[in-house]
Amino acid sequence: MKECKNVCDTQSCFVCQRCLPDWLPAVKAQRINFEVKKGQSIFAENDLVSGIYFIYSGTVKVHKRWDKDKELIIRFAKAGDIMGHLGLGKDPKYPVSATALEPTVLCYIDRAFFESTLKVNTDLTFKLMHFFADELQHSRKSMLDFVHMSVKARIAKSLIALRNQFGMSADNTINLELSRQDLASFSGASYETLFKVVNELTLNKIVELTGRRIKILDEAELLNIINQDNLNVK
Amino acid sequence: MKECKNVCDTQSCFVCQRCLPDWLPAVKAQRINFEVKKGQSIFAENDLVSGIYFIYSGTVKVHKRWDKDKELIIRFAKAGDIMGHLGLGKDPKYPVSATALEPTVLCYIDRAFFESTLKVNTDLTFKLMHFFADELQHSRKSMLDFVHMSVKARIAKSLIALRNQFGMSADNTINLELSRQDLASFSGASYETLFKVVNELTLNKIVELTGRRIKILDEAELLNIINQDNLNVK
DNA sequence: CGAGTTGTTGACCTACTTCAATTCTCGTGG
DNA sequence: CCACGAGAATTGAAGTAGGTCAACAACTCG
Repeated sequence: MKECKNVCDTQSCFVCQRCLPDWLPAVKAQRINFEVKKGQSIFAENDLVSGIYFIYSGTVKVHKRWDKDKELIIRFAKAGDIMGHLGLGKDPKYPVSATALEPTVLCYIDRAFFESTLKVNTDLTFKLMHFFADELQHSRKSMLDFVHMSVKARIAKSLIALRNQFGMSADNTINLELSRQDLASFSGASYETLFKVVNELTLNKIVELTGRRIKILDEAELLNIINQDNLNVK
Repeated sequence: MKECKNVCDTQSCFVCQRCLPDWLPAVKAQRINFEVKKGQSIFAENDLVSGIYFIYSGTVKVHKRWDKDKELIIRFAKAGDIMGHLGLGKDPKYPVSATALEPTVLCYIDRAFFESTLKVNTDLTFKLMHFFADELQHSRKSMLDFVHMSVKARIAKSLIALRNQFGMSADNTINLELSRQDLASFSGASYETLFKVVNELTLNKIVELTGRRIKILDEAELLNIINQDNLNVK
């Protein structure tokens, strides 16, 4: 991980202004930007928490391995998102790993400095608390979905989620290239099962996967699958 | 839900002092205590968020139905715990339900008042943020466990979790009476499967279930089951 | 052009869930 | 005090989603 040449400490620096979420102006002084190559690890589970990361550009997957070739992707993070905030809790270890999916520029803020900023800046802390409340709600929801939805519905949900987070271009292609492997990990399914389901969806003209490109052809039908499944469990 | 006679607004009130977590002294003025009967609902999913609850005494299950006779118990809450804090997020609805498992006394704090207290009290907000970070970490972890652990291991984990949260008396009985139905919902398994697994555990002298009483005889073996399973997934 | 990944597919296999049948338990009214 | 009915406990049998494995195709990259 080499230090980015865009290290900056003035308001006028374009890079850093974008690097931080707009509600975090207070920490603009003490920070360092890093550049990470595609596929490179940013932090790994059980690493000691040393700070918090903000993404300036690129995309990162936050994931947890539980075996050599098995992992669950918990979420994706893109420009403007926070990472490593779980380290703010009691346990001073990152419970998950983060790996860059494309060349990524990150902004790193030392934990001690971040915490002392929080102590001073009520408003910031308040907003961060709200952010956590939202995250928690979202996390709970996806946990429930995992437990009671079928793999097919989970895949449909994953696709919709990707679309919502990254948007799609005019031709309905999701603005994120993703391997099937990662898609499987994100849906909590085995690679082969994902393949079979995606195949079926392709035959029914609901989605189209060419290489790492994902195209959603029939969103209504995807939503249908998700809902049907909710009912089918009866 | 009838108003409890122990409504109080002075420091000297025993009830209210215990009702609030020790790090929340600031809100001691504006609150109301309620009494809830066993099995009674405190709030249900999609209810509009009106406030936040603290448990003074008793036990509550926080759960989500997804069908008439299917639910997942997300967590249990006991004296001193917070409930309904997810409503602090963007979406002004409770995403889950809460139901009393035994006669319970709750302390209710209006959302607006709670929020304005937070705005003033930096330290409180800071601690709450940390609490959320911990919760989030815990929530993520249990999501992962659900995805990759076998039912047997999930049940073992549930038992350990109950022991940790509620403790056990001298004869190794967990200090919480729980129906098998609820135990199944907590482990994310069907009633029958839970039964069979519990049966096996009983035969092997690992646990003992008599009625709603749960006794842990061989904790080491339970932990073993959890770990074995982690490995078995290979 | 081989050797090594990475896609594709089919055939099992297993851990659950679901369903159905039976027994047990306990409250209630005759 | 007993009978009886409702609901829980208990158990077995059958069905199924989806994970695993193994084989092959197809596409890289030296």
